[in-house]
Amino acid sequence: MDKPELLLENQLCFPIYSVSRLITQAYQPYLEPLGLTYPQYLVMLVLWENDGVSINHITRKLLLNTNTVSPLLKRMESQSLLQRKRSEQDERTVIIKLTKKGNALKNEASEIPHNLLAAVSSENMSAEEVNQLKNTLCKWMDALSKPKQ
Amino acid sequence: MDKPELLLENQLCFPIYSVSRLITQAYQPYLEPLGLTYPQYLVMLVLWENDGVSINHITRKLLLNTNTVSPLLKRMESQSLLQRKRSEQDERTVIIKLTKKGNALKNEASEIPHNLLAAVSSENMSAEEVNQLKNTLCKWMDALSKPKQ
DNA sequence: TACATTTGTATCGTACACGATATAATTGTA
DNA sequence: TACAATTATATCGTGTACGATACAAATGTA
Repeated sequence: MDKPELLLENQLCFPIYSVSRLITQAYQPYLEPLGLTYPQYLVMLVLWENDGVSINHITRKLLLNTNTVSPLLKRMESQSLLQRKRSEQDERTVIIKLTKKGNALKNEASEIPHNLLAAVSSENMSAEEVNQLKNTLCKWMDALSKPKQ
Repeated sequence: MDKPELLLENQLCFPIYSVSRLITQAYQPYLEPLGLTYPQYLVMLVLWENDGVSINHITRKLLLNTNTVSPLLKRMESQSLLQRKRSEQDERTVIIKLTKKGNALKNEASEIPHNLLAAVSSENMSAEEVNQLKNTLCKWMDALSKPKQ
């Protein structure tokens, strides 16, 4: 191999990409009983924290574009998890409100973070290491999501 | 908020998911001139390292399923990056071989890892920290990709 | 050697992601 | 106040991901 920098195992991005997918897969057994996909779960986290927000608010929180979130919310509305309604102050804005069903799911979901951490933790990874990983990733996420200059 | 464990900012998985997406986006300006998407680039990394392998080999390397890789390779074949041919020893197996064009792309790609690291690095992240992040993620990827017991 | 099992790919359906584009409502400005 | 620019959302097209299923080739076994 003449170009070691192109070896898969020398890439930083590949483990990130893979771990991200593998973790999403690890969520599945916990989310499937609630009828949620992983991106839908993220939307629910935003709404459980702050209900009655605009689509724009959700896209900013999740760093996703409107062309991802907009159809996502439509699917969730058709599952009676939430309702979409135009704002009266600003007719452009769509306000998302959880339904009773959507709110009730919060209790069922409360065990997920703990269960998932247990599921994806390995013996050779300390809580300290997990915590440091989270800090590094958050710092990086912030840097990457800031528009250049 | 009665359930702090459900706050978005308390999740470990969200930064992983976001950083993964943001990095894929960061690749785009470097991959677009080569006519590659990020997953296609990963396939090329595998093939540049080891040409003439089975589809199975690629799925194992990238931790992807055949139903993802199979159409991916078809799209790449239609771009004349590679050729698919049934093995003569085992008619079930499809052998992937790079074309001249696919091989030639390796030189054009050789600067990408370095450029990308520069693009996604922020001032407040040391090389040491990046290296540790990679190690932690690789360890985690290995643990997550191992079948349970 | 028949025949059940396994293996390697392919196909189908659904759900993201995201670039590009469209459109209506609002805001800024001459 | 007209009208250009901006903002909030929606739609379209393409490319992944992945569960479920199908199927032919190869392998294991009675």
